[in-house]
Amino acid sequence: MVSSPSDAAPMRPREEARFEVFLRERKLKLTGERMAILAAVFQRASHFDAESLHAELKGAGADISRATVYRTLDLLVQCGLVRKHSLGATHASYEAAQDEHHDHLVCIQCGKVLEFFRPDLEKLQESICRERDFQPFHHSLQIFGLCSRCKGGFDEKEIQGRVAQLHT
Amino acid sequence: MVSSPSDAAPMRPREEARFEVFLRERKLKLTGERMAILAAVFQRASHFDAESLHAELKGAGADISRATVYRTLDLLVQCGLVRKHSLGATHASYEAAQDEHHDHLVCIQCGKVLEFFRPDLEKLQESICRERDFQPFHHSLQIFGLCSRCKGGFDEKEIQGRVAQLHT
DNA sequence: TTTTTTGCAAATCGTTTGCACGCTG
DNA sequence: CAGCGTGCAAACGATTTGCAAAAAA
Repeated sequence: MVSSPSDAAPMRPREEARFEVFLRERKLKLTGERMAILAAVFQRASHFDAESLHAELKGAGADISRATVYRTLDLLVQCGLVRKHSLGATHASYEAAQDEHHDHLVCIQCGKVLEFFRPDLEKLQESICRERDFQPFHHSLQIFGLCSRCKGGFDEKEIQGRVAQLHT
Repeated sequence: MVSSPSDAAPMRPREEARFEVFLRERKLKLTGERMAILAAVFQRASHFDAESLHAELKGAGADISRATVYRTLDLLVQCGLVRKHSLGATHASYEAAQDEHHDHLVCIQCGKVLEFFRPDLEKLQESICRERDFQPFHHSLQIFGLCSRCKGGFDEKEIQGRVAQLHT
């Protein structure tokens, strides 16, 4: 283990409590590794991938294997504390579920991710599902393009080629 | 090569012509393999993956390697004749671009994919981009859930777990 | 003590690539 | 005949897994 679960002041009491309940409900164990990963996730600004989280933990002295990082992120997603997205890349992006659900504008030039939430858009989706007698559980909307800083000076053909490579 | 490009009546003259122009423009070559793949793609009902397309070609007597299938699908995507999606799976799905753009409802139980197009939803996205000074080139919207046939009798917790595994 | 978790390294799996040979233009 | 394209098999890269040792309940 990384450190005794009781020796550090909890940085995110609410999230820790929620994770503990989740674990107990499924007879899973509360380990130092799991708590260290939870803490690291909520310290992060926004989107990150498993690899960089693993690197950060290693840098911070926590010797947690990549396998455990993946396994724990998966638990956190199931628990609802973390969201997992693809954002057009070959690897998954994660984010702490601090605020409510939102969708993404992804800049294909600099990689910046802008978040947005539009109740009318959500309503529209609900109505589409109702029309088709489809029961929705999750949706994923990303808009790929160029952010205000990056737009201009690109060749349409080049952009088409890049968009074609996205994992979308 | 598979067969002389000239010995078969073109099944999709419009698409073939478009692909030929695309190839010529970039000084690429019109080969039997490329034409056979184009034909196979447009014979398909809807969404398919590279593996099953490769299997079908092999079954039809065309001995085309997996590598060539991937390379050609990539060209067709860049040409705009084929669209590539992820639909929550680990592998890419492709579809012939017969009709106009549309989004997808994906049943996480039976895998059925329903297509929909809503101009108001597209407009809404455009307006979001305008507000953020973001220049969109592509978007991807999938709604995951249960289709009319599959809904009912599922445990919320089990569904959450499944959704968490999606490559979204 | 019983059960779950961990780290490690090997395995997976869809996809891509280097290379020598074969075709197209 | 000069480039491209192709097949093959090996390489890739993100993620997952089997297993024996280690920690939590």
